[in-house]
Amino acid sequence: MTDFLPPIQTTARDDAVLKALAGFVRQEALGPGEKLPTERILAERLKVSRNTVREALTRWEGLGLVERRQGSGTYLKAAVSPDMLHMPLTLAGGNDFAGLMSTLEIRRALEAEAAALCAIRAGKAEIAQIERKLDIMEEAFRTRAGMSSDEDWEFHQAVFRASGNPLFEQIIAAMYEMFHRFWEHPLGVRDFGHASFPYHRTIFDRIAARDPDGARAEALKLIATVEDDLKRGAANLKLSDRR
Amino acid sequence: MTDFLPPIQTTARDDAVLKALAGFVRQEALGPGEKLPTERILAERLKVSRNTVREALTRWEGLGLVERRQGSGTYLKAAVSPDMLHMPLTLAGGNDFAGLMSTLEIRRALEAEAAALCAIRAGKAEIAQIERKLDIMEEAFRTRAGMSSDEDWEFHQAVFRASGNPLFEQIIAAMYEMFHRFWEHPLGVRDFGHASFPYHRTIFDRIAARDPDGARAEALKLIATVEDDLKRGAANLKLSDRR
DNA sequence: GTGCAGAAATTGGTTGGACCATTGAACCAC
DNA sequence: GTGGTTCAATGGTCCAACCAATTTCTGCAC
Repeated sequence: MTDFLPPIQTTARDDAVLKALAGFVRQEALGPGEKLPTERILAERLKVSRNTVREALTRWEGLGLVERRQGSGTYLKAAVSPDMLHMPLTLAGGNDFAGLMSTLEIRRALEAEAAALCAIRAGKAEIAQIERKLDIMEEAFRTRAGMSSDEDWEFHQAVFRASGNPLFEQIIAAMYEMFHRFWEHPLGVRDFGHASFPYHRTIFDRIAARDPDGARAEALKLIATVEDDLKRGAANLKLSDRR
Repeated sequence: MTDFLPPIQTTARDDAVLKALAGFVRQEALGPGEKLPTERILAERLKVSRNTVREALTRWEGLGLVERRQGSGTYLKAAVSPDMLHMPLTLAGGNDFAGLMSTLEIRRALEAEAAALCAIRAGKAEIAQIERKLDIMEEAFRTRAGMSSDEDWEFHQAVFRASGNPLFEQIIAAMYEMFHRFWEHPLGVRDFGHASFPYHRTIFDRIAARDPDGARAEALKLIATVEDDLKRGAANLKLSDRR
């Protein structure tokens, strides 16, 4: 018996605007890339001030749902549905060691689970797709003699996608941003990620063999190597007192 | 050879406002709960319009960094540092069975990892805090003869907090929203969550015993019971065609 | 002095109107 | 066609009010 009484909202005009706009998007079946009505038109139609419309759109922009281009218009960046779940994550300290370790722990949890699910649920086509990404990655590794974060990422993305759960990909994609930024400032470890290379294929082998526990174990090993690299880098640079 | 040409930003006033405000927060060493300057004062000090200040604050509010109370002021809700990483996630699909199962798979991954980390890292005070929440939950279970989602949630929250990784709490908190919404429409299963009750104490026992693998295993069992309840409910109601 | 109701000040929320900066399309000279 | 120019549309910013919720102060009754 939860006595749940949602606080009444006497003023929530911008939320109301977003709800109306979400309904509009659904009714018009607007997809990513398409243009929304002008702020002025929205203000007039919804009988609110243009300023209120702007605050509402600012919310959506902050959520990455929408992109505003001055002089051009406002465009959808992602699918919008009336019942969306928003989870804004903020990680204190962008590039410091603790922050990266935090994301890595999340990655360990998700990557292991996704690999296991993938071993259970991936279809033949999806497994073939993963292998293709793996081949590309290995080729890039040979020709450029080192890990390539783009190709690496595509491999992992393929695994997440084949897990049958879209949330994995979305959550990790957001975190990948952070790692990407980090890899551009390698902090002393020149061959960052190098040690993780062989585990990509072992993960794929366990998935292809429909061995969830094996896939999970290999994924854990991969993350462990990245963790080691990270610790090594932190020890090199004494990053801890940064800022 | 990356031909990287970032688009130049001639106007980014609200971002500048946020940067300045973040600097202010750091300089004044403001923590969560503390009040920050009035919109009017900020506008005057930063030599921008109050409207611009509002757009900037709307961004932070959307990120959950700040809470605005009409007539009272704007208050910090979380620690703020100039170099934060924001990753707003929006997950499509609200209340249907597939969506809930998706979140549950994420929960399984995170809850298991968090319990294990907690067994490794939690201090004595944190373990005591978890036990306190557990006692409250068990008491509520006895007196009201059933699971209480609020007390249940507080227990899990304590575990996440003691994991030493703030991201766990943030991610799960967002998903809890979804489950809470769901529990208000119990879909036929009257004693939803009932089966998960005993595992709360077994998880705690393994944490207190500093047994990461045991804690992970018990957490997995708990999620499995919730998963069963969910499947049972879906079978009852044939929810699949909802919306 | 104490307690409390009501006034006043404070603060975020909203409005309407104005102007600026950028964009993109229509148009024109070459 | 090519390369400018003009011009309307659109998002970005500003201002000056007023509204609504909250907090603080004031003054009266006791």
